Amino acid sequence: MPKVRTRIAPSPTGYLHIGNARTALFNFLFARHQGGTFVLRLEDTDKERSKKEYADDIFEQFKWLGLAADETYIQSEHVERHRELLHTLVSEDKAYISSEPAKDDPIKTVEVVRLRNPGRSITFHDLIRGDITFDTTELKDFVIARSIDEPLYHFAVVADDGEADITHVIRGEDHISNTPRQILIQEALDLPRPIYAHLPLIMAPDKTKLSKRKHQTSVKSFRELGFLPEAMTNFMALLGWNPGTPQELFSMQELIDSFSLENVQKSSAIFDIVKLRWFNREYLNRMGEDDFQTEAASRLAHAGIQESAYAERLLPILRERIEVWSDIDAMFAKGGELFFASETPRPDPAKIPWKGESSDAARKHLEACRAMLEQTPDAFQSAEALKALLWPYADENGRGSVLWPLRYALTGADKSPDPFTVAYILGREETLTRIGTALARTPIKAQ
RNA sequence: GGCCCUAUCGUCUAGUGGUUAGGACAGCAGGUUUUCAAUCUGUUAACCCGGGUUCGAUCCCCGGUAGGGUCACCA
Repeated sequence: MPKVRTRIAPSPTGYLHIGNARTALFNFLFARHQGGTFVLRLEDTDKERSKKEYADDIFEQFKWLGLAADETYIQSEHVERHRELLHTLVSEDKAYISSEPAKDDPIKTVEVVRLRNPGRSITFHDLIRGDITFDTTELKDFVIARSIDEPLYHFAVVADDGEADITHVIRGEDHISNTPRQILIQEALDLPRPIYAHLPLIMAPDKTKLSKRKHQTSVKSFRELGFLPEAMTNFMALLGWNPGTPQELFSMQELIDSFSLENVQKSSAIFDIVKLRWFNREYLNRMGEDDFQTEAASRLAHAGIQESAYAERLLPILRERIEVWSDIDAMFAKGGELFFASETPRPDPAKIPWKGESSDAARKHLEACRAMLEQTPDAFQSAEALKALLWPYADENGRGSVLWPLRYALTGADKSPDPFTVAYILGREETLTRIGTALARTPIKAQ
């Protein structure tokens, strides 16, 4: 049994796509599990559409995801080899040069290379789907090179896979119908047939193909939203594969250990970002305190929280409230539960009293709280201390009656953390100011 | 349209010729709670349809239906 060699062959015509990333992951996992080699080949022969920016992105995102290639090939560096192979095929009469009108300009004549198609029925074995049979006669003598110097995709793929001794071609299901024609080229080239495994496709929630236009598809964009690479790979691994056990959370090493192509699903899977978010939260929770704080601090700065003292006190509560880093932006935006930290609230006087209670009651409680807070500056050392200070009073006078007005006065929002936490974050000065403001806005009942 | 692939809760999936068809995410309800979040508990929800084969089919076979893929001088 030769050593396993798998490959991922993206073309730099766009940012790394989530589907490509998943295919790469499966190739990577399979190779690693088998102790084989994972090859990355950049298919950059389309000079019109290939861009360095995209090539850089592909390398960058694979690195981020932890999908290190053992060998890297740049297809354009092998054009010489392709040319030789093409000449050989023509000299052996397995292919021929055909003068015909150009597709784009019928007046012009081009000399394309066509394969002599024996027109047989081709059956190949797919590790995931079993035997698949195609009749290749309808393919006719298909074009394998735009000219003797410009090989087309199918030819280049076959030549390169042969050159790199690829043993397992693991790719998306969309290539099933490309396989027979590639086998035809392979046979003309006298190359061994690799083992094929066609993975189910990843679909959008509306069950349509993941498209760049309609959906978020680049790995880069998920990264920018603040998803963690571990969450991405864990989630993608479970899209179309299952470990055969109820386990859902996997480190990369655990994925490598338990991965097998036998447990790959035949039907396509929908990319459910809600579940991705759940995975991300799991990994966020597992993050070390220091790492979390460092990252959170920079995200806070990005969200525009200027007051650094706030920022420091906000960090701990972020931990239980976010699933992905970008949630921070929404929390500090208007309507978010931490909006009170980005802007001074303007509480609606009508909403200050606890449900069914009067403004007078609210005033009374707010004043009582203010008095306690003024007298006990030390309580602002922690949310717990603030709670210890105010709780007995709240408990005695009705928690809702006391705590709702307090919380609302401090935040002016329907949702927020509890008033002790809020007061702690704001600090003594700001807390008293906000209570004062709310009090000033609370109408006093006419005598 | 031709050819090819596929079909278990809303989603990711486990599973078996006889099961209360299991788990996870989401949902819902409740506990906790001043609101929100978190958390705990409980819970709704699926074998695409029609024929066979069989004592018995979600499972095996055939047909249909639906979804997807592919039919380039793109990759």
